[in-house]
Amino acid sequence: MRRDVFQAIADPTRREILGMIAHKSLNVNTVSEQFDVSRAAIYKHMKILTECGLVTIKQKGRERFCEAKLDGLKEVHDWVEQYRQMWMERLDSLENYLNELQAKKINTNGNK
Amino acid sequence: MRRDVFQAIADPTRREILGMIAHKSLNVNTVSEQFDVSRAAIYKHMKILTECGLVTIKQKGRERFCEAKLDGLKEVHDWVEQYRQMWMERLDSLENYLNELQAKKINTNGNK
DNA sequence: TATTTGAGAAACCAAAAGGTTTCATATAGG
DNA sequence: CCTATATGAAACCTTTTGGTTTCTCAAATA
Repeated sequence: MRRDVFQAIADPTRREILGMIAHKSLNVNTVSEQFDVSRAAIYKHMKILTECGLVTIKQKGRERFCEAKLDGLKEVHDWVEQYRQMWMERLDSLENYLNELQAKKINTNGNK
Repeated sequence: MRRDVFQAIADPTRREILGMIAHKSLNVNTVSEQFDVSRAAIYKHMKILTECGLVTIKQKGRERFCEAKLDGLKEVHDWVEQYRQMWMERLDSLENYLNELQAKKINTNGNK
């Protein structure tokens, strides 16, 4: 199944899983012990994460280590980035407005 | 209902809606005409977008203009950003590796 | 005024999501 | 060899999601 990264990170549990294995690969059991849902549930989340390329699995004996492939987040980054300019401008113009207010106030005080 | 920005942008239709009104506010009907689903469906998407603060509505006569509030995406930006360093490093080290290979190759050629 | 037009809301539906329990299987270790 | 452990997978369930149709209502306009 073709999975979507946006949909994959929509679930808070999956975002937590990513954070958990971002620095260090862990096997499925170790990850699932950190949550209060069943191992099967975490396994399903992990499957979704692998299906969209955010996680890869490396077999080691009977264990399978889950490794985060965070460059898959680039797609999200790029999508958000195209709008960042716009919200920054909004914030900038608010800041300018406040600065102008401040300048006017100082002016007024100076005229006292 | 408390809505989550991550969940809001998980749906491709909602991402398209945001792109559509990012530069110019549009009323619900105009937006829904761009899609081949019903107005009611688009209205529901719009509701989700307003519930998480990504869109605000401005009434004008009988029309209601939907305005994108893109700074709501900051939450997503920040979450992704914390991992960007890591995937960049991975790419960097790949680049270094390729550079080293290249250097070695030149060396070998020089020794011919 | 009669009739379009833009919207909100409700009732209903099928599919997907997120979870559970249970069973099967392969590897590690005593 | 027997048992504990790590995992995959199936069957099942409930809630959420994304969609539809239909009805109502208020503003615009012929």
